[in-house]
Amino acid sequence: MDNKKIEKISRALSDANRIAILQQFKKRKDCLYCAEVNDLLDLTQPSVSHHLKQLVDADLLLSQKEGRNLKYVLNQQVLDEYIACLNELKS
Amino acid sequence: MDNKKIEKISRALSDANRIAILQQFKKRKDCLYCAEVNDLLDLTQPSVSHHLKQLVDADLLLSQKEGRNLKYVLNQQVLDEYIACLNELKS
DNA sequence: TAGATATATTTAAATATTTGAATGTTTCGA
DNA sequence: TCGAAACATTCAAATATTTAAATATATCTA
Repeated sequence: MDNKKIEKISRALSDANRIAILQQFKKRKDCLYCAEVNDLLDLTQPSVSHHLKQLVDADLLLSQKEGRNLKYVLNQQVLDEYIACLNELKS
Repeated sequence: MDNKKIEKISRALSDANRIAILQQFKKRKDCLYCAEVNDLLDLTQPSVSHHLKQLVDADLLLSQKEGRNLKYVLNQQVLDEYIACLNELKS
């Protein structure tokens, strides 16, 4: 994982709404639907869409279309790679 | 570690210059002097000062004054706590 | 003590991010 | 097929971040 990627993932994680989204996976279940995220956050639908896009663009979330709905799952592999890079910082 | 703190640390990590600073600790030694960071980055002194402040404010770096100089060390404990929070995201 | 060195702060400009209104696209169901 | 539902995109406004010039502060040294 190069520095550009570390930067992008860090930026995706640097917002309270996006952190809240990621934490829902642990609380609820292994996947989240777009509509559930809209209910979770106190934001309009376009804003939520924007935040989800940041997480998907950083590869922290994987999305899968199910008819009109959109299902998200946490990309544990990318999260692990990011964590590994942070561990590398330690001497 | 609360979400505000996770947000702040993530934001501190979301910049190429600041990532480069943190990586120098691994490359060189256990501490870095402010002047060395100024040499490392292709930025003016006030800009470097700003980036170092972001890292210190996020508690990722600890600073210690030595006369006119300023010595920085990596705060491994905070880094570990942050990593632990990221691991918690995994279900 | 005066001047130099190391770092911080203030200020302003450029750029990026966040947000929501309006609107677009896709898909479902009647 | 038509209207509704789910989600995305565009656009503009508000806010935040990054950067450097100018300047300030603290400390060392001659």
